[in-house]
Amino acid sequence: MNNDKKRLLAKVAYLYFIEDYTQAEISKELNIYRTTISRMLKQAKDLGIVSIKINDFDTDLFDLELTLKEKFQLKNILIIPSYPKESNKSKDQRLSLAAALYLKRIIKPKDIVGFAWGSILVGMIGQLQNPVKTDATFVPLVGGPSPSNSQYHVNGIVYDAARQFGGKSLFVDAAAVQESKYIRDGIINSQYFSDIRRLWAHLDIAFVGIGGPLTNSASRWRDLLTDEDRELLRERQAIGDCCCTFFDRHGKILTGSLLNRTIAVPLDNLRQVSNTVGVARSLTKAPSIKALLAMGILNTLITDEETANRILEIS
Amino acid sequence: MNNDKKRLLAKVAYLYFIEDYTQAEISKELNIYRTTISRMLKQAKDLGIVSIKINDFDTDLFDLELTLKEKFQLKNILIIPSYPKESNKSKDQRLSLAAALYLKRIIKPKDIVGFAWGSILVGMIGQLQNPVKTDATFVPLVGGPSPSNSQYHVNGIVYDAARQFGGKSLFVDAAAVQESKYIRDGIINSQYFSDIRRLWAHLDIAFVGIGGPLTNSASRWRDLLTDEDRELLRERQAIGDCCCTFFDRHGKILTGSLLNRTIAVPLDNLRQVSNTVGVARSLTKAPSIKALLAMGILNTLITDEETANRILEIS
DNA sequence: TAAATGTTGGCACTTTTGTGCAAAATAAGG
DNA sequence: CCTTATTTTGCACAAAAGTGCCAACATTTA
Repeated sequence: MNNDKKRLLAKVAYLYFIEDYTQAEISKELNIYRTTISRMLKQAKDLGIVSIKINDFDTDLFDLELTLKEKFQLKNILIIPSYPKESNKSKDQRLSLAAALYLKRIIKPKDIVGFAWGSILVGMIGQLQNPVKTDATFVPLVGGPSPSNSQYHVNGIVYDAARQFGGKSLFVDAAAVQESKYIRDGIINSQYFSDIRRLWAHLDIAFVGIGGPLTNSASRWRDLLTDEDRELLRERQAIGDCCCTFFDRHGKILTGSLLNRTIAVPLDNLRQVSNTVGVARSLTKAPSIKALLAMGILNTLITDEETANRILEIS
Repeated sequence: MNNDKKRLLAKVAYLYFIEDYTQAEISKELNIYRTTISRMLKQAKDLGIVSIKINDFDTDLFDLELTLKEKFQLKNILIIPSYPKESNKSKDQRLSLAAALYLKRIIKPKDIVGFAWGSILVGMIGQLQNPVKTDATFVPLVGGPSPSNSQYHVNGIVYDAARQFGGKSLFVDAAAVQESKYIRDGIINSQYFSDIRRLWAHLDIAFVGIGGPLTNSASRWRDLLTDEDRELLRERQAIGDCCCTFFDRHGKILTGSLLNRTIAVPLDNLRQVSNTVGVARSLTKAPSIKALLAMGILNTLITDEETANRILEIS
């Protein structure tokens, strides 16, 4: 490749990219056949004579999305940037907002949308603004919290969602964890619960939070757990939960007494849902998130940069 | 323009320009209508989110070409870069090469090609390599130099050109300046000269050098001038010559005794030629070149950067 | 100088992009 | 909550760009 040739390529590239000539115009101007111009432009790109830079674009973030999407076979992923020295509250807020926008974007008129518990999900509902009016149905995916936390009741989430999106919502009249398998089964099989069960089988969208380890948890529903429950979870090395269902680091669901007493959509159900969206962030939750991703239950993840990086590190 | 929006534009631009997605693919990936993607890309360019740089391309040089081309209504222009500290010999050589390549590019099988005198033109012939074989006719545009400079005879140029391009050449058997108008007219009207005169009327291409001021001239033909000629030229403020025809700074051709004794194509003839190519460089010649350009006789200029800049400065 | 190798021209045809316009959706104010 | 801008969608159509192919040409190499 001699120098004159290179200069010619550069000239063509200049006319095309900077002066916005069409290839036909360049062809005419330089008396070179148009298709040759097309090929020259390709060559100029290949040779690095043309360098295109995208400003305001965090390539790392995008690569992170691609990598995680690939690694965990996700259908969608959304990673919001992390800014240094930002408070957790603010980080959570931005994550909620991102989740809210995402829901607004994917919801369709007659969708059946399930919500589980999670502080991000609560925050998310507060950030929906001017959502499209739909005829969607909003349904809880888990039972409620203990009576002392009633202001964070999952019913509140679906109710607000329905109010804002204009559809209808179903309530769940039971706490997430019951005293015995017998009662749990009774509720689940009861007449009034059958609507919810049916909807669980036909979910279009499911939004779930992800709970971190037991130890450093500020969870609003885990006060439902008995001391024996906690003991058992420790013993079996529970690493986190989703929809009140605990699992260990290997993505093994911890079955047993607790799960039998729990009112929640079975995680396996979520595999059939076309949009199963996990929303969570924080370094302490990263292992839980990773384990859950590995289970292949979610097909969409919404998190932030630092969390995503951590997930990748420990994978 | 909020930040999220900007990030989206950047993402689209990234996928398009860096990852070579088509707009349709991006549209599918992001669930945004294709035409919107097209518009987003335009916006991203407008906002400077996409910045495209052409390496190895001297924008100044190109602008210089455009400006001069415009200013002097040229059909074509070729400005080669000037490198600092390069010797004049080397600069001349590069210019000759550029001119040679240019001729190779524009010559057509049956063209009639005229050559005038000029060191660059001599150098140019030496740098033709593997030219296309043509059936062209090469003809001198001026008479020869004085007998003492016979190795630089214009006949040599056309002869070599014909040898290399494979066509035929005509010789001129007279010096450029004769002793009297009477002799000049006699030669021009002679039988053997009629071929040349006819070709002069049907030139397809004319390559001419441009001579600078009398004072600092190393010209190889000006020894034909008499003292009176020189005196007159000084008096009438000759600024340079082309095809042995002198003109002043205003582009006025200096008629009179000298011109009447000169054997050369009339400059006005060159206006009809579809490619009248002037090849010259150097700061001292800039005023001559400028004056000649202003006359509108050339339609193509081949020069170098420093000369072009000077021409522009004094315009 | 002849054969081999690479480049451009020329053409038909496909794919990709750009654009104008009206309808629908979204955002912004009052 | 309703009204009014501003965007986005959706579509049809026009313009521009890309591709495969082959022949002509040019450049290297043997």
